[in-house]
Amino acid sequence: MQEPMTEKKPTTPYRKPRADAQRNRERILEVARESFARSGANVSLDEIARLAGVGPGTLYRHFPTREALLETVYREEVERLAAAERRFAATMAPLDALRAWMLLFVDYIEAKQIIAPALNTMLGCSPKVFEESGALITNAIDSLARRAMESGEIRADLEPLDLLRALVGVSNVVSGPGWPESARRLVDILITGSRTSG
Amino acid sequence: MQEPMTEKKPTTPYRKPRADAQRNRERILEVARESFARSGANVSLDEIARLAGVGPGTLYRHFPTREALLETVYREEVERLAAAERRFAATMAPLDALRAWMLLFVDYIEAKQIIAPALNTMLGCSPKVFEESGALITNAIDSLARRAMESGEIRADLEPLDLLRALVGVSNVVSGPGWPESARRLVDILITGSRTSG
DNA sequence: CACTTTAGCGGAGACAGTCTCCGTTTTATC
DNA sequence: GATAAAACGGAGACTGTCTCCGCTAAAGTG
Repeated sequence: MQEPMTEKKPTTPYRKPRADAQRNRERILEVARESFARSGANVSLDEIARLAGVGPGTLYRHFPTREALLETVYREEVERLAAAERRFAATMAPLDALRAWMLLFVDYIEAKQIIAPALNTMLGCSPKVFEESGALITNAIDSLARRAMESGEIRADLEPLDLLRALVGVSNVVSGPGWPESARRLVDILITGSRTSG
Repeated sequence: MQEPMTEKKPTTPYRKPRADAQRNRERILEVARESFARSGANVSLDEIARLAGVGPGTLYRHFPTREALLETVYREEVERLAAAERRFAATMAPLDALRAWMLLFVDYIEAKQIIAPALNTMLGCSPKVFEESGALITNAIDSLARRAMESGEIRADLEPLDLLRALVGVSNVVSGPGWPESARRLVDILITGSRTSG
């Protein structure tokens, strides 16, 4: 039933994505990053939309849930953490790699304090949400810990994710300036306590 | 300027607290306990008021904030934890006492899953709120840890509260039935990692 | 028991945040 | 330019928080 080939391709009848959509999406992300950093993860989404100069409907079309927005805002940092895992695993001894990565994790939380609630939600919410970013982090700690287990350096019965949850728990309260030391000490404790020999 | 003493006492002109106030307070607590346990710490307060058969105003007069209500609901358990601290400190070696208390803490979270968000808020919120309950928990872990430090069994540089925060962090996600084991393992890791000798 | 006093009640309603629906506008493509 | 589809945006429904204040009923008094 096809007509002569003067028409466009019948397959993939897609058109180029609209320019204004792309622009709005980026303005929203920009404002959201700033707002989350300034006022925490609970700022009003309508407010973000207003600051971005779009209607609420537009924001919700691009990011159906608060989690989706959070995830996108922090995707970049999460991907960097995932990349670090690959780097560490390739160049360091298992236990050192695990420790280094956990310390890097602390650094990230310290630098952009706001990543903590996001991660908290990522690790805490129903697994359906945050599939993408959550999986990146999960896989990272998982493969680092597994490698250390297989090499016999840490006990085989621990749940890798728990190490991370412990860190996130501590970072939940980004209180005084003494926090970073606290967190780094905790990494030390967790690593030491995870070793096999004892 | 006082008139002759035929009047009631000028000092402490207090009257007996009203019976209905006490009754309402208890009905609210009862419903709140149940609601928090069933649907988490974010249930609507107006809804709790409705279920308790009182107006929103009454609920808010008795408990000005959600935190105040949460605190009162869980005060009993918190006090039991504080009592356990005294008992353990009196009868066990420092390190054992610390471990035992942390395991008890896990048990409490396991039994009444809902205590976790409450504690999370208690430890996480501004220190002003939760003064009472928060201090009970803080003091408990603090004195247990300090005793173990002074006896030289655990490293002197750790922040006692961080141990607790780590536990709360892990308990944030009360996911599968495998959770309790996870948490107990974490206690083990934390204790082992906190010891001095290494 | 009648009477006064006032603690306590409770609901109407102001306010804020979430999220959706749908008429209008803008864009890509022809 | 004409057309169709994609995207916009804001009015508004809905839900939850919290307060104000006129009224109710319990406690105190003789």
